[in-house]
Amino acid sequence: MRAVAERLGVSPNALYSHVETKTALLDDTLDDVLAAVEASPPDAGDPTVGIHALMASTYRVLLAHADLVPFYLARQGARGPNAQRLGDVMLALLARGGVSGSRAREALHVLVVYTIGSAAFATRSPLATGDATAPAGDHDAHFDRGLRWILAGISLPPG
Amino acid sequence: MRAVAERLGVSPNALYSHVETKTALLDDTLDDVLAAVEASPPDAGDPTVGIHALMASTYRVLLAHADLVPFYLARQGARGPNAQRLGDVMLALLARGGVSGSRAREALHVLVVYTIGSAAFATRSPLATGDATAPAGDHDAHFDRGLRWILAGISLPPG
DNA sequence: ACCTGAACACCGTTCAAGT
DNA sequence: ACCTGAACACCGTTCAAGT
Repeated sequence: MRAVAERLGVSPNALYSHVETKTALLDDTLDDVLAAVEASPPDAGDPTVGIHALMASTYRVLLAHADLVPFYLARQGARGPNAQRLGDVMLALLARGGVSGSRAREALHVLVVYTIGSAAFATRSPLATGDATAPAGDHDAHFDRGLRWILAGISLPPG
Repeated sequence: MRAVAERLGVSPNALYSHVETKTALLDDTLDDVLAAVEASPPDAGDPTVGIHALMASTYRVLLAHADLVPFYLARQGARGPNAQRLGDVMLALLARGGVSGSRAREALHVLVVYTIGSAAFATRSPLATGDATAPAGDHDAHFDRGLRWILAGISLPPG
């Protein structure tokens, strides 16, 4: 808050004429950021490719705003109109891929958890296993590989 | 810090005779908590079942210490001896399942991201999609389902 | 409607001093 | 070796008052 106020050349408490609380401001900011996620229309092309592209775009956008990611997780995902839109597109893509109902909601949840979690882990880098620090460009490749695994798993018949 | 000090009946700065910083204290606490994760010996039974059990135990332990999870994510995983041990067991299980080398490290990373991310999302509950709040017991089932998907995806031939 | 000054109730941490 | 008191440099937020 105080840093934002300084950036605006205004006293800290002046912000409270425009914003309810710090959390509300972050919520709004997060949803603004999600506007940059590219979601191509869900009714064209291979739905699996569409899902992959949407999650990859989300991952990139989150990485570009790394400081917001911990907050994103603390809030357990966004709830603004842009988050809604992305969720709806995802469900449409899943439906076209033959996944619907509670299975689709579970799939969406898994994909969201994995994507936000990956962004959180990538932002400062060493793996949880005590491995040496991975080169920065590797994160995208790692994310991509894991995403493919999950998509492959989802498309399997229910166990 | 001040809350911990009060619990110990001591002044806040007294803690700094025993601990370098708040972060160091949390790091140690986190690794202590991970000691409770049950890792059966990796050389018996179906390795996929072993992996599933280990990640499910991690998930449960993290949920039992929900307040630590955001910190866990901010630190991008633990680095203490218990985290090391669990990582080693995981790699042994993956090897017995036919996954090794960089593919095994990627698989471990995906599983860790998914497990910690799930714990973070489950701790206070609504999904990212604006869905109604899910009953608390559903989280375990959701986690289990997603974990199975990921394990199925990992065991597929490399793409 | 939007801002300011002053203040409140917090933080983590340091430092000198005590035993 | 372990604690205390006092202080520092922060927080987010409120409240009364100004324009």
